[in-house]
Amino acid sequence: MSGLIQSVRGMNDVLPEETPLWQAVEGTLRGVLEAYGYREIRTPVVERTELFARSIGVVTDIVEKEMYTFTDRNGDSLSLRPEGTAGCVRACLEHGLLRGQSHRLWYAGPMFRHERPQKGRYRQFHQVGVEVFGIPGPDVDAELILMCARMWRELGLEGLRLEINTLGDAEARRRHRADLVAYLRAHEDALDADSRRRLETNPLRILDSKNPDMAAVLAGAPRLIDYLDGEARAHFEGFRALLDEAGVAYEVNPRLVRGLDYYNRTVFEWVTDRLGAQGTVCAGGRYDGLVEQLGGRPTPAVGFAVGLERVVALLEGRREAAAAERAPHAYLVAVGEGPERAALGLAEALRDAVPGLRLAANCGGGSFKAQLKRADRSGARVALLLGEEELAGGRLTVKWLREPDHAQRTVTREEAVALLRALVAGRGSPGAA
RNA sequence: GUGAGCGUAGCUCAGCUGGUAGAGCUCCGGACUGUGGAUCCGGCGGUCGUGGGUUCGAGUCCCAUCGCUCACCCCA
Repeated sequence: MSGLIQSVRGMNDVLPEETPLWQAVEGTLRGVLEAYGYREIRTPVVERTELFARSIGVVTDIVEKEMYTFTDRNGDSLSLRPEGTAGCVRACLEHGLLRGQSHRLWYAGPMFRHERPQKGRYRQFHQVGVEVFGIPGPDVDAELILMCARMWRELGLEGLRLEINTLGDAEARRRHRADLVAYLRAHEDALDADSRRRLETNPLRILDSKNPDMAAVLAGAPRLIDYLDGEARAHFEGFRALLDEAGVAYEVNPRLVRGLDYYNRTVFEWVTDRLGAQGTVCAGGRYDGLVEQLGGRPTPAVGFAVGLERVVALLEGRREAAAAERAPHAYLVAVGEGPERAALGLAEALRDAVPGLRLAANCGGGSFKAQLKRADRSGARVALLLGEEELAGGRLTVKWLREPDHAQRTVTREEAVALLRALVAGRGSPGAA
C-alpha cells in the first residue's frame, strides 16, 4: 500500500458507487438547459496562459498563484483552465459567432486551480456553466436566475439562498475603488494585516472583513452604490422588478463581490450553510466588457457556473436511490457446461429483443449459489436462470430478487421477453410472470 | 502560502501507564449436489504512512518527512 502511486493531491476519483448520482445531476441540469433553448459548446481544457491573464485579471489570486501553468515544447506558456468563461469567449471570437447574433450557450467539464484542498474545494473540480452573448437587458439576467431556480427544484435541492448585487459599470467602479483605497489608506492604522495586504490586491474584499475591530471604519467607507450612474441603476432596478414579478426570493448583499475582474453590473450567488466554509453552489454575473477586452467588438454578456462537487455533496443522501435507477433490470445466471456456452448468445438475443434492457450476464462461472449472490449484489430486479433443464426445454426460470411475494416461474423465451419489456417500460407487473 | 487535528487489514475502528497486532463489515468457501438477501462455522487479508532516534524490547515515547482532513486565505 505504501508503494502505490496515489492520485494527485486535490484531484479525486469518482467511484462507481458515486457515479449514478453524478449522472443524475448532470442529466437533470442538461435537461433544464435544453428546456430554455441553450446550446452546448465544448472547448479545450488547455489554453494559452495569456488568455486567462487578460480576462480574469493579472493581479487576482487565480492567475497569480493558482494556475497549472507549463511551457509547451515550442516554448508557449499554456495553462489548464481555471474557469470556463475565458475559453468560451475565445472560441466564439475565433469562429465569428459574436457578429450580430445573440447566443445562449452552456458547457460542462473539469477546471483546475492549485489551491489548498478542503471541504468543497478541490484542485480539479467540475462546473456546468452558462454564457449568454449579445443581450444587454436585465431580462436575460432574470432568466438565468429562473433557470437556476428550476435546476434546484428539479434536483430537489432545498435551502439555497439567493444573494444579488450590482457592481455598476467600469467607470463607476474605477472612481469608487480610487476613493475607497484613499479612504482606507487614511485609516490604515485601524486595518488588520490581511486588509492592508488587500489594499493592493482586492480592496473591495476589505469591506467583507469579519474582524469586528474594523466595523466602525468600514461603516464610514465610500459605498459603491452611491457611484452608480442612471443606466446601471435602472438595470439593477429592472432586474429586481423581474425577480419580484416571478416571485423569486432574494437578498441584496451590497458586500457581494466577484473574484474575477471582468464582472460588471449584475452579480449573484446561490449559497448554502450546509457545506462548511465553501458555501457557494453557483455564482455568476454580467461581464459586458470582456469580449472587447479580448479583442472583439463590444458585446454584452452574462453567465454563471455551478460547482458540481458542491451540488453532489448536498445531494449525498440520494446516492442509493440514484444507484438503484441505473442498476440492471436482470442478471443472467448460467450453470453447467451447455448453459454457460449458450449464455452470451442468449444475452445478446434478449438485448436485441428488448430495447433499453439493462442485462448483466454472469461471467466466470460459479455455483448457482455464487451466481445468485452476484445477481443480488448487482441490484437487478430479476435473475434469469439457465440450467441444463431450461436449456433443454428452450425455457428460462425467472426469479424475483426484490419481491418476496412473487414466486419464481419457468417460462418460454417469448414469455421472458414480454416480461422484460414490461420491466423496462416501468410497468413491471411481477405477478404476471 | 499559514494553522490545527489525524495516519493500525479493501472499509469502519480497538490496542490502558512501551512486552512483539485484534474486532466488525466486505470478499471466498462450507452447513444447504440447481437458489441470493437471515443465522452459524471456517478461510484470505497487515513492511502498524515512511525514515531515523531512545530502549533489552516501539503500533505505543522523541525527531524528521510524506499523506489525509478541516479552517484561514480564496472561490464553484
